[in-house]
Amino acid sequence: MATIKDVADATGLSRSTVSRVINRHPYVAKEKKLLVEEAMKQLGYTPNSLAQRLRKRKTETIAVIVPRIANPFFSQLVESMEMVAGEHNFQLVVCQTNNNKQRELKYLNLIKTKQVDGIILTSIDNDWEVIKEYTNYGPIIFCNEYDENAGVPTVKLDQFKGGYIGTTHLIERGYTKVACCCGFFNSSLTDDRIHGYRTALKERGLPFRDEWCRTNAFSIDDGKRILRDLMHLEEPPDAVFTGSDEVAAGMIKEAKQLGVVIPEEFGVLGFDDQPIAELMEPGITTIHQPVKEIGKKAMEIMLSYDSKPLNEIVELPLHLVVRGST
Amino acid sequence: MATIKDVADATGLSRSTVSRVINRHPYVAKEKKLLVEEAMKQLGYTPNSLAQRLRKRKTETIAVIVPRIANPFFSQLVESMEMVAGEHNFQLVVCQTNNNKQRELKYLNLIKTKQVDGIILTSIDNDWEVIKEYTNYGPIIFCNEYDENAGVPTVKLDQFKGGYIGTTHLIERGYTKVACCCGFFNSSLTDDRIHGYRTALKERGLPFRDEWCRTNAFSIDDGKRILRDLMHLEEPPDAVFTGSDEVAAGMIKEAKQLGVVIPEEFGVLGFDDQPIAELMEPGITTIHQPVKEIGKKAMEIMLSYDSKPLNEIVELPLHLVVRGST
DNA sequence: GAAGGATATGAAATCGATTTCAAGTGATCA
DNA sequence: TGATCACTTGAAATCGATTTCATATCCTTC
Repeated sequence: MATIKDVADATGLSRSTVSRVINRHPYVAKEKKLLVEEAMKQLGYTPNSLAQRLRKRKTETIAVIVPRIANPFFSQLVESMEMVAGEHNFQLVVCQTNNNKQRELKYLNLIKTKQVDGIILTSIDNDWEVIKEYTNYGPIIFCNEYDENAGVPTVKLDQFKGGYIGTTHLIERGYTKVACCCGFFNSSLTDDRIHGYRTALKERGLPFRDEWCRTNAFSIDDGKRILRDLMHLEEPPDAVFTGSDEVAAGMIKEAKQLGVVIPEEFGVLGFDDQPIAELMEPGITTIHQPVKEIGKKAMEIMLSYDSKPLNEIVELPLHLVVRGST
Repeated sequence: MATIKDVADATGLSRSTVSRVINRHPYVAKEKKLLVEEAMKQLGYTPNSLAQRLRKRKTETIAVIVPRIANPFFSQLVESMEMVAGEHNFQLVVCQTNNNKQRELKYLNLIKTKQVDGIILTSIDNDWEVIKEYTNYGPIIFCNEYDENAGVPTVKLDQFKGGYIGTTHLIERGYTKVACCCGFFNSSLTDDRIHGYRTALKERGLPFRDEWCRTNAFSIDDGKRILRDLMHLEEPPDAVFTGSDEVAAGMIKEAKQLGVVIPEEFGVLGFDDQPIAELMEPGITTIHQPVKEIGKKAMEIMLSYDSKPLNEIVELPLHLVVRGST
């Protein structure tokens, strides 16, 4: 493989001059520039980016940490991030944690070892005190999940509002025993949603019951399993506010299996507004999250991050989409 | 940030010895080893991987090129690849082409510029003659999509069989006017599926019609649109073999909209066996592809690729899953 | 015509590691 | 006792680029 030295030798010029041509420095005589370009083509030369990165001290690579890329919400998030990154000739490294603290640490280490210029966290597994240490090595920003106390740039949605308007909608539809089935247990996002849920219940004078409030539900199968659980309670709920359309879809499927009629006997509310929400029968009433936009915005903030820690918190709007499941 | 020199200075040893400790060379006295480890901890030292990679001449990074990561098939593929890569402490760079030749070339260039150790192609946009040039710089392997003439390691499925058993199933269910709606136009995978489809038709003495055979369908919306098209033909088909469950789902949704009863008046066959196939009402009869396995296998081949171009072609099994849509 | 600035180029240092080579020590064995 | 071998260490070269600094030339401009 040809190196810059080969090009220099072939043209009789110095490595410096070749480097200047590569980096489009001014102050290179036009004829030498052409000479170098010709030689590069002749030799099939491409600069070794590892050497460039080592010297320039940047990698043009961003890591995005997700729980699971096959989860549609996160794959959409990554899609929009990759598009922005690609436009700026940045690479995107995907890191799956499976919500494992050790794996999250392993990936946070990418910034310490200078393998990436920045990290976008879409979920948070370790305590902030632990993650904080890594901010010394480069920009870390939140997208989707967040920690208010962290003081890092964040792109998020008003999850309290999500919980609130979703639950309020269920109540307005006439359901009185509203359950809640959210995602990660130890998360600001989940806490805020549940807070919104509880606030709506309280405002309407409806009871909150511990056994109606579940967390750690993510998949279709989780939805199925939890619906069965709920139905077998001594006092089963008559509606559920869920943390994702997958969980909602699983619940609807299982409800049909059990002969529970939706929405008449049981109301189901999703979250995200994934394609599946429209396809299900009945369609899933859900909270629309602008997934593409938050991914795009997060990457834009990352790429314009100029060592000036501006710590902005961007909150994008979400809204209710009513379909047949409520 | 501490460098290896700082550790050397702190311990009074040479950079060589520190490097030996880092790389677990034998022949380092136990007490010096402890001394170095202590100093590394003290200084919060982590080796700069860029420097390591430059010197060791490998990046421990693999690029996977997909059309779109948000497509569930590809996100599952990437998920399984990332898991295998992560176990071996390799990184995965995701590259989305949107089926754009230029973008594919841009990403193929990653191997030329030594930014990745290898590339897994899950779709193919440029001609093999063009891609071939890049195999000089490192391993390129196919996963899912393929080109028989290329002679590179390939993990694929028997797409001819997929087309054949799918179409045969439709015919056995009594449908006689079977349409076909596949993915990429210029692709061995699509060609093979269509070949299987046509072979099945021929064997049963059923007609093939150009206007029943569509390509470039990927999304739910494509499914909806094409179903409407097909229904408005002078002679509409009474069943369709599709290239993905998303397309099938879109068709089922649109059929309901048009008042076409599935499976009685129209049969729909999917491909992939995505979660949505089970969730739809009716469930989608589909060809199950072992997505996780092909991704896993492809990454395993990549990671065990020892400059010995063994060019194996791995073909994993696929099978029919009968549900309500046929 | 001297000073100052813009243009053009190359030698050498640098980024931060690994690797090669040479050399030293101490134990083992013929 | 001297040769061989295993172990241990460091100086210097190396990976392949960029950057700094020094130097040279050619215009302007006063």
